[in-house]
Amino acid sequence: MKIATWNVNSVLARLPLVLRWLAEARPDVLCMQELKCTAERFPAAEFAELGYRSEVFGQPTYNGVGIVSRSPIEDVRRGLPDDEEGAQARLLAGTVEGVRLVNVYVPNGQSVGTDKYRFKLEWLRRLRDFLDDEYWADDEVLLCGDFNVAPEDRDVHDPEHWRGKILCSRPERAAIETIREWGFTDAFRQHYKEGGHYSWWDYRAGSFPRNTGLRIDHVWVSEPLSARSRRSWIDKEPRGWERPSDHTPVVCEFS
DNA sequence: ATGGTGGATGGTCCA
Repeated sequence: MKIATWNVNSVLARLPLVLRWLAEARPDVLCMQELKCTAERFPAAEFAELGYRSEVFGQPTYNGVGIVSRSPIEDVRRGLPDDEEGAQARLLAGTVEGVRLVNVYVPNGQSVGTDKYRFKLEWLRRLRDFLDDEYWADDEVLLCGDFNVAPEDRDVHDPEHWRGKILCSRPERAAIETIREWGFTDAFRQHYKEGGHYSWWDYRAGSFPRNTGLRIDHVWVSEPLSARSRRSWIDKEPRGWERPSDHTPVVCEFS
């Protein structure tokens, strides 16, 4: 079973690239973030043509998360249980072949000390509560998505430049570590120990050709799934295609 | 120094 996560930065603007990547990579499941469209406008028919059914938690203009899968997606849940009416669409959970998928678009946080930053930390706290209340770490649980946090210095091209900044600050790393302590293993880090592997490169300042990126997109797995994890990698290719997302897919294969 | 680029939108907001 091959599962991928990709912040597509508008599924409508990125549709040709996403379909091309699906046709080439053929994952069983793709979790997407930043759809930037409503469920009504989601191009489900185009995914269906490639053999993928879809579930969407949409929102106009911002956010939005979706799962496309070749097998049925069961027990779908949209949002955190304590979300208020009209809350930002940032979490979509579903079960595929017995694996509980939790697809998240963690708030970016804008910059340290802002209201958006506090919202990010609070959102991560609520995510941990949700995991505690609804799931067991000895089940097959997979948390993936755009975490908007580079967990360690080896996930950052220039740790001194990024020290204390958004995506790398100590409170963000502590919050994400609290999520990990629920019972997750970073599937990518099971297979790669060294730095220099990134999943996001800013559109500005030629970040991609210079490889000045961050590893902020993750696939985290509970112990039973970790035992089945055979390979994991970041597919940099779509970041180099015409009109790319600023993120690229992270993939994990299970036996 | 508060840029630089890109998406949705139709003013700016968000990343």
